[in-house]
Amino acid sequence: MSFIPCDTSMIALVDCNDFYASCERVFDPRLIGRPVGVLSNNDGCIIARSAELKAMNIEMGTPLFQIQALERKGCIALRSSNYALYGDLSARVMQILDEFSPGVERYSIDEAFLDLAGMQSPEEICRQIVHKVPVYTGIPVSVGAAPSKTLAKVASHLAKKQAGRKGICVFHSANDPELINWLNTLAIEHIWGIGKRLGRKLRQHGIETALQLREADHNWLKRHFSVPVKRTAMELNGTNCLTLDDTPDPRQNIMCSRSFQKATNSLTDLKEAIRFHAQTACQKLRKQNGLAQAILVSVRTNSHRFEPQHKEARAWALPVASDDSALIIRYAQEQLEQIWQPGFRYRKAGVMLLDIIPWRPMQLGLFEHQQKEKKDQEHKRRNLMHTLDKLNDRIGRDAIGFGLSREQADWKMKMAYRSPRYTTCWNEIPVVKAN
DNA sequence: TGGGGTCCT
DNA sequence: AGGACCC
Repeated sequence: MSFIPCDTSMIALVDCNDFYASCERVFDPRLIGRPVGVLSNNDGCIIARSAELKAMNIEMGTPLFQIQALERKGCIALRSSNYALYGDLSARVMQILDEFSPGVERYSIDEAFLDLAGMQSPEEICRQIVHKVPVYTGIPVSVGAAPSKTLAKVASHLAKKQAGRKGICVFHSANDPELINWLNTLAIEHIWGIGKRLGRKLRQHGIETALQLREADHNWLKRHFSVPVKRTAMELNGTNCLTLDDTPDPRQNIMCSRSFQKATNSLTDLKEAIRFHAQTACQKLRKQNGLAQAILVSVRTNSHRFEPQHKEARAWALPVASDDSALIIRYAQEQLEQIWQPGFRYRKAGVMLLDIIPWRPMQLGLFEHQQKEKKDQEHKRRNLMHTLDKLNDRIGRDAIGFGLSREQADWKMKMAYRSPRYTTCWNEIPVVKAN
C-alpha cells in the first residue's frame, strides 16, 4: 500500500481572465483591446468587464443607463449576456484541462481545480496550461497552485494581480515567505469562504487578516464560529481538507426561472413563460438521465415596488416519474392556474423539477394488454424527446419545442446587446470571408 | 445584479 | 427550512 503524506498535495486553480468579456472577443476580434462590458439578464447592469473597462473605473453592478452614453459615443462596447456561448467555450476550456490531470473539478463556468499531486513540476504544467488554453480556445487563463484549494485561490489572485508573474503563481509550501507576507495583508473577508457576515464577526474578535485566522486556535474557531471556518483556517495552513470533487452527483433538483423584462398579469403570458421554463428544465433532466417525481411552479411580483405583492410556489407530485416535456408542461400550467391571481403585476416565474431519480423504464401495470400499450406509448414518447433534444443540440437551443412564444412577449428577457450564438446556432455561426 | 448552486445548522 | 457563501 502506498502512502502519500498530506504535505505533498498540490492543487491548481485555473481561472479564465474576464471570462464573459473574453468569450465575446473570441468571435468578434474588433473588441480586442477595447473596453468591453457584459450585462446581466434584462440588460440591467454590468456583470463582467474587460481589463480596459476595469481601468475606466466602471464598477461591477453599474446600471446600464449610467454608461449608455459612453456606448453610444463608441467609447465602450456592451453585450447582453449570452450563456449559450459562454457555456460552450467553457466546455472547450475544460476539455483541454482534462489533458493535464486525471482529477479536474469544474468549479464554475470559468474556474477549475486540478489535482497536481505527485507531478514532477507544477510550474511547468501551469506554464503549459497558460500557453495552450488560449491557443486552442482564444480564452486567456491564469493559474495559481498551492497545497490546498484555499491557498490555490490566494495564489491565483496573485497570478492575476502581479504582472511580473505572467499569469502563474505556485507555492509549494504554506510556509513560503512570500505567501506569508501576502496572507498578512489579505483582509479577512477576502478569503474564499469568508463572506461579509463572518468577516464582521471575526473582526469583532480581533481577527482581521488571513494570517491571523490561520494562527488562531482551531478548536476555538470551531466553537465560536463553525466547522467551515475551522477548515478554512486549516486550509490556510496548507492542510488540504476540502476534497476535490471531480465526479459530482447528478442534480436532485433542476430549477429554471427568470424575471421578465416587463411585469405582467396576463395568464397567457405566464403560461408561456412556464411552458418555456418547463421545457428547458426537462431538457436538462433528460441530459442527466433523470426522471422527476414532482414539480414546483412559482410566481412572484416585484418586491422592490410599492404595489400589491403576491409570491407563491406550490409543489405537486407527478402521477409517474417522468422526463416527458409535454406531460410536465401540462402539469406545470395546471398548477400555475391554481396559484395565479388577478390584480398582481408578476415579475418572475419559474419551474423546479424535484425528487429526481435515475432513469428507469416505466413501471408495468397489472394487465398484460395494458402493459404492451403503455410500453409502446412510452417508447414513442422517448423517441420524440430524443429527437427533439438532438435537433436542439444541433440547430440551437429552443429551435424546436412545444408551442410557440410570441417574439416580443413581456415575459421574455431584454437582450438589446446580444451577440450572435456563434457556436450553438446554425443561423448565427461566423462567416469567414477570404479574397 | 440576478440566476443558479453548495454546505451547515 | 433557512442562512451564509460562492460564481
